Amino acid sequence: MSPSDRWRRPHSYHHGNLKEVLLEAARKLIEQYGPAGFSLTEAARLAGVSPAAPYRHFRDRDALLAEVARSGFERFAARLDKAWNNGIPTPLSAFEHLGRAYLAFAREEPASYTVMFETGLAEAPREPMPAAERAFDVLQQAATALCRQLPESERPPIKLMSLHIWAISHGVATLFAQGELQAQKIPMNPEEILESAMLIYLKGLGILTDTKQAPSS
Amino acid sequence: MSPSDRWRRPHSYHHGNLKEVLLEAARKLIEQYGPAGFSLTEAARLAGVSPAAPYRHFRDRDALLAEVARSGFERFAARLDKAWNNGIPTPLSAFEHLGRAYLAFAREEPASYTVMFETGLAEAPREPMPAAERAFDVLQQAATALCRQLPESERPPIKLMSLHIWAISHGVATLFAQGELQAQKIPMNPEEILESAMLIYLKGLGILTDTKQAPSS
DNA sequence: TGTACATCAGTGAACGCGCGTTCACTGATGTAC
DNA sequence: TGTACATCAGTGAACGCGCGTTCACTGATGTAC
Repeated sequence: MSPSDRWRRPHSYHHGNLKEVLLEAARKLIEQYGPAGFSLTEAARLAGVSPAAPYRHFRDRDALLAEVARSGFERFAARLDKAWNNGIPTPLSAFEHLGRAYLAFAREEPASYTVMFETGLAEAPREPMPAAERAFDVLQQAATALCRQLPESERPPIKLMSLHIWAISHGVATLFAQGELQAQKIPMNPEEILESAMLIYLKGLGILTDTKQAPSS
Repeated sequence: MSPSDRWRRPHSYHHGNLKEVLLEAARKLIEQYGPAGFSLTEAARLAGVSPAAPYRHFRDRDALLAEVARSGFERFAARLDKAWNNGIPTPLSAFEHLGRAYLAFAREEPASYTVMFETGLAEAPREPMPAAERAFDVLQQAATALCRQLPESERPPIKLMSLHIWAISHGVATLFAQGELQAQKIPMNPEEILESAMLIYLKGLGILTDTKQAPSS
């Protein structure tokens, strides 16, 4: 059986893609009850299989959680990369897309995002997670491109600037985009908050000069 | 028995301040194993009492967790307020203190901080938490004071600016200050990252004009 | 195309465990007189 | 100051439950010839 055959038959009698279904069930449970409330048994129940079935695909509970994080970073990196699109048409507009993609991921996959960034969920020494580095690389590319117009002497350390961008995005995502409740008392949406913060930040670096922000629907 | 008598006798035969000891035990366990790994039974064990004892002080497990959050916000607000110190001697230096206090709290009380800001830990509709609003008020006061030197037409909406400050602080705190592991690969400490981001942000608002940052070790 | 066999991915029953919570209890502390 | 009583803050045993995990098993799928 070639790998491509497997994907063409998602509902074979042996379930076929139980692994993916279990990951989705786990995400749904974590979204609903938090990482604490997630249990292998219930994920199996949700997937319609016996409690022993998950062990054909994951060593144990922690391994499933780790795979939620790993595959989450995979999609996260792909999504950021696609949004950034090599800075086309302009670094600034691409940067805006990047920010929106960041928030969209956190909102659409809150469970993945939580497991990806929450400390101390999997206590074992996690593996390197190359997709996590790829995601950060996209931010670093964006920072580099945004700085290119600056005279070299005025450019900030790229790594530091990337950490700033990451921190601001992460802060907005976790405070305003993940939980549904938070948004009640705040009269702006996360995208507006992130974009305005970024515009001020870029202005501080001398990358933007005009005060006006073009409304971009 | 007057309240002040109670505090003068912390080790009475009836334990006296078991409630506080349980909260401390809970914080220690959450710090070590995450909010998922926390159990009432083990907190009681750590405090040296029977598993039934906590129920004299907390309705149930969730109530204890909620109290960790509530009392955390209490100390958080007090600490931010003290660091801000009404903007004395200057708004800018006070603002730097404020940022450091924010990070210090997240580092010294990672368990409190997590429970305070993590969504979906206590699923019940939480109470208003006035101390949380007091903490945010300090940020808002700081934003207001920092903007006072600007001509009114150039001032940003204070609420929005406060949300920016909060998001940046929260992002740096959760990404770089809470977990011990994260710090390995990053050659700067959280304070440097937060301070440099804030300086650029304030420059973008026109509050700061010089590029140099005075080293304030 | 057909048969024999290996492998894969599931079942279902069972286990031991720690948890949250309850209960009747007890002994120390505080209070009224 | 002394006694009687109420209350407070613990004990310890017990419960039912769901969890993670293991095990021998089974039936469907894939492969060799």
